[in-house]
Amino acid sequence: MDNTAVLDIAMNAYWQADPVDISVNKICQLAGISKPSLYRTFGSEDGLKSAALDRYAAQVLSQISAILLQGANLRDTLDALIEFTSTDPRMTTGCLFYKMRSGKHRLGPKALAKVDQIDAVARAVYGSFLQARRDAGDWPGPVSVELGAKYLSEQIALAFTHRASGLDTSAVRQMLDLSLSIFQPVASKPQS
Amino acid sequence: MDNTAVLDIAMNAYWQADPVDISVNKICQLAGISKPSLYRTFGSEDGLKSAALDRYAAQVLSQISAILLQGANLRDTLDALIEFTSTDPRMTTGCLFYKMRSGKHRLGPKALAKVDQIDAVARAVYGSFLQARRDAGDWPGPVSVELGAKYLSEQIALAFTHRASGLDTSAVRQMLDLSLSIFQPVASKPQS
DNA sequence: CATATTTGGTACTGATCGGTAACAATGGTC
DNA sequence: GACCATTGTTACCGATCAGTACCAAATATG
Repeated sequence: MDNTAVLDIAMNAYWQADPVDISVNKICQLAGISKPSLYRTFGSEDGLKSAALDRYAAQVLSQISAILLQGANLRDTLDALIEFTSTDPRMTTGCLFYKMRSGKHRLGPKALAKVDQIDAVARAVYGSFLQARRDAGDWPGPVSVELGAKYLSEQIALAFTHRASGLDTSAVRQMLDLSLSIFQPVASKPQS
Repeated sequence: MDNTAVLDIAMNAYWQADPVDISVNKICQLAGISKPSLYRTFGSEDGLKSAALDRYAAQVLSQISAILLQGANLRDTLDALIEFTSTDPRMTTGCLFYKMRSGKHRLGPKALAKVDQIDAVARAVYGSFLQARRDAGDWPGPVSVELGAKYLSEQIALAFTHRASGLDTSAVRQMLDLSLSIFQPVASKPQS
């Protein structure tokens, strides 16, 4: 059994359910390997969670970065972000990063450091996106770039939480349209 | 040991930490009673959680209802709600109801029913508040009362989650000011 | 071929979980 | 005093947890 295959199975288990409900025993059973084998590869549950989170970030969060970096203007980019967040079929069980972050106190030092690292990267990505839009005169408002970045990040997190809780796609989209409408001074378009 | 005293201890334990991290053993230890004693009173962990949630709703969520019912106009009421949510010292560890709701899948049938019941009541309270404001011509926008109620409810939940995670009061207030600014149509229009 | 190292497994440790059987003390009722 | 229901206790149950000691096959290296 390949290490990355085991890691994928662990990542998906943590992702589909809740990390707090997935035990090391369960992952071994899912991956069809023994416990000492897993411990030899990842060292501890903390190491496994950290590695799964790392793989997740490389595989999923980079998509969000791509969306933010390629948009032509503020509105189109936000629309693409809303589209991805509310409808992407891979995210029907929410976002593993936000699941881990919401249960921070249960993580070991490695997974905790990984969460903080990803959090900082995400904040930086949102921040530089908003800064670029402000520099381009695309987002005038009185709101600071820092506050906007945190707000945007947390609204996306909320939307993923809603998706994980089973809220239907259109409701998630409506709520995101509302919450992100603060970025556009003009009225929002009705939902399609 | 009085039953309500035990219930208060359990409620505060669930409230201060996370319900998923508080075991029946821990509550017995905190309350200074034995396990069979607790089980005779509450039947099961499910019954205890349900009772604790019930007590919490009567004790805390009624405050939110009061804030919503006594406001003179939309803006003043929302400001009072933001003030309470972001600064009330009792809510520094978040809202027990939302903590329970976010771990729904771990609850037994009684606590689950209680969560759903409180959720419905909360939605109704937010809904009738917004409906009254719409009838009074205080909130014209194109947003439906139902969507507004859900949005409002979830933004408050997010704010409580942020408080529980240790985010400072002023940051929570700034985010709430932003997210609830969608309710005031008199917003500035810098540019179209 | 012989040796050493890695890779796999079985089967355990001690701890904690929710829940309960069995017993002791208490207190009201006649 | 005799009786009985309630309240509290200690000490256990089986299950599950994260983590590990130990063995067995395989594979690489000389």
